[in-house]
Amino acid sequence: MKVLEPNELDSRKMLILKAIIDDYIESKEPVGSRTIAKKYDMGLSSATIRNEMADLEEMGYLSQPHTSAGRIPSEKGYRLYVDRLMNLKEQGIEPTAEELGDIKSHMQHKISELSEQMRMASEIVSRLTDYTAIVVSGNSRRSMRIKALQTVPVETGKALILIVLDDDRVKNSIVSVDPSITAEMLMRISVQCNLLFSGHRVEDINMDMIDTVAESTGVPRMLLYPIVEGIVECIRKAENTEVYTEGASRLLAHPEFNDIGKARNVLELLNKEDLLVDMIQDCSSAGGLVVRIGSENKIQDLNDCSVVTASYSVNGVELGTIGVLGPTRMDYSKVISALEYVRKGLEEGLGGKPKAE
Amino acid sequence: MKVLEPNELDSRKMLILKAIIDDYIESKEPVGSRTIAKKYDMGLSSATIRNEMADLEEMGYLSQPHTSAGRIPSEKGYRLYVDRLMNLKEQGIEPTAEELGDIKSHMQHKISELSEQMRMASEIVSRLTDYTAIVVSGNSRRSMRIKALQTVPVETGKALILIVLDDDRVKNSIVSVDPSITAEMLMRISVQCNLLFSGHRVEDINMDMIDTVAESTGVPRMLLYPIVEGIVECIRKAENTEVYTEGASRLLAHPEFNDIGKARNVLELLNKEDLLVDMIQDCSSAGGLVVRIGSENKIQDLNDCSVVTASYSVNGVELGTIGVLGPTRMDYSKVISALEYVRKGLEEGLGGKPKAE
DNA sequence: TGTTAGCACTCAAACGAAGCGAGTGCTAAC
DNA sequence: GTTAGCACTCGCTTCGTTTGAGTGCTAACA
Repeated sequence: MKVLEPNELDSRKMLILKAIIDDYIESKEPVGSRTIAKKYDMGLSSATIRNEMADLEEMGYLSQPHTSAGRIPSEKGYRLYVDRLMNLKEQGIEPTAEELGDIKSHMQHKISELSEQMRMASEIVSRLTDYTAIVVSGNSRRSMRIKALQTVPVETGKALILIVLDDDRVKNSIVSVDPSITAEMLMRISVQCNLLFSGHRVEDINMDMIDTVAESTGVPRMLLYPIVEGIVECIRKAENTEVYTEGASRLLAHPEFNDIGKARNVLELLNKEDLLVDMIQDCSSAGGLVVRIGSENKIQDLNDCSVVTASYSVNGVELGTIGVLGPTRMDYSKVISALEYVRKGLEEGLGGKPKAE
Repeated sequence: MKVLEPNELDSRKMLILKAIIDDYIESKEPVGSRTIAKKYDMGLSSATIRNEMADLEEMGYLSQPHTSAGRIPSEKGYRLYVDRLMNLKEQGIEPTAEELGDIKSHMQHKISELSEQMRMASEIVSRLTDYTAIVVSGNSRRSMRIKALQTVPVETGKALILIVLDDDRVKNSIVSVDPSITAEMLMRISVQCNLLFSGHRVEDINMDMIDTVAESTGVPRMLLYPIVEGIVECIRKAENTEVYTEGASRLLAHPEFNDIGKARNVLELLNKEDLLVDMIQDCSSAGGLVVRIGSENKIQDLNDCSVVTASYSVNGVELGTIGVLGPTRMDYSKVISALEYVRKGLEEGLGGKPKAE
């Protein structure tokens, strides 16, 4: 595939291409020369436009579903459109007053939970855009610090292990312990663990520390093992990136999914969490806001779809990514604006202190 | 609508009705008299069957999509089928060895979490039946006991409230507290709370108890309020029934959802958690295993669907419900067997001690 | 040389008639 | 009561026709 050279296209061709894509995104129908000549009066006749369209097709920016139909953008066309042609919608994308209230009230809620907020955000994005939102929260690559670690007696033979991470996520697991472990012993273990582990990174935990706990609490090492297991389990849960999909059924409203087979493929894909995580993280690693058009995506079943992702960071730490999945003919401008909008909201909400815009 | 009288139908009509429904469930096509005469040789000619079919139609058990087509069961027909005609499949429904391993390994996992197990079970049910599974876990009507309640210092001005319930569910919330509250104070509060609340029912908690905590710890009552708020929040979370849907896309494989509009209606419905909870709980209140056929369901959009639900109890306490959603023409026998199967598994797993079969 | 009017051509989609065939109801005979 | 036979119904498929949006090309024009 040839790399785009800036002056390959004169400005008139650009203008026409933009008009075609704009129209196609709106009308969902192949665009003919007459439509462009009439609707976007650029002082040219349909015949001229026709010639230009033929050129654009030859250059690979457009294609024809069949001879006697209008033109539709190719992937290359969309790419150029996204990179250089489209104008970002600044207005009309703002959520309704009601939705705004929703967000605000959620954000101001004292109890801040990352995954809850991401969920909330994804719902807004999906509703604003009418496409499906995919949320991946958590970031297995960053190293987490432990804020607090406690062991809590539940009943004889059962203990709860609890970890609070530096992003205020809480993970816990219940383990069976030797019945000889009393509530009082657990309390001591708890104090020691807290003292020893708080402020440390997850990967700093090692067997020596366990030994220290055993010594200082007087609890036999053997009996501590289930507790260590519980800690490991908590960490595993914390490392697990969570995926969540919102508004899958919205996709069915778009004509490109009228084919039930295609619809099914995509919907089934949305259940495959590992694939989704891969896909989204693949994008997010490339930077802030990424647009993947059609086959730019590695997943075969998404060849007729585009994905736009935005990553969220607070204090330089990437906490999650929200992606929007829609047909290749999506309203890129709307999607990007919506994502930017909730990103701002999320980052302010999560950061705690609202920044000046 | 006339109520079914047991001897309204002679046994031959019953046999024919059963054959028709069996065939329809399998073939997904209207069933003609010739098919029945040939496939299920009951020593009758197609003409005779035709007469009987005409009778059955008149009685409301069958209907014709159009004059020159075969018959399909009506809701009344399905009802009779489910109640008295169908034979439960005992074989062929058992999960594959692989799936069995899956279940076992999950069930034996020491760390037992209700919602995780229900999720697992729902996936199995959905896979076995090829329909959508709906899980509602938690039961707002039963009164929960608190096994443990703790407050954990997280950092200055932040505390974690933690509740362990009698079914081993763990709920927590992080609240902002007055910075003057030290970790040491929180520990004391924790001990007192645990002492005071453990073993009590959620609804037993009252302001007097808070006062007691304030007195015995010497922490001003005012400063305890955020903590109370956290407790309330935990309880709210615990009372929230959780809903979860598995395998929604499987529905699309069935011909009755070839119509994209219908498919969309149902898929959208699956996002409406409150409606789902209502529906499932409405069934589960009626007893163990419930079949709702077509319009027996209150939800309009599900008029072409049936729902089969099974509730799970341990020690007489209802913990959750799994439902299967499919087209009215679902394989009821298969669905019921599958639900029974995982119910057994779940109840054994949750009860702790495996019972003899 | 670029633009435009005009015209022949293409082809998917919409429409309609014809034929097929699965299935029925009815009648008459067994 | 059962069955064979037959006329009839009606949705589906097939196939030819028409329609119309849209094109490419050519020739004339500025």
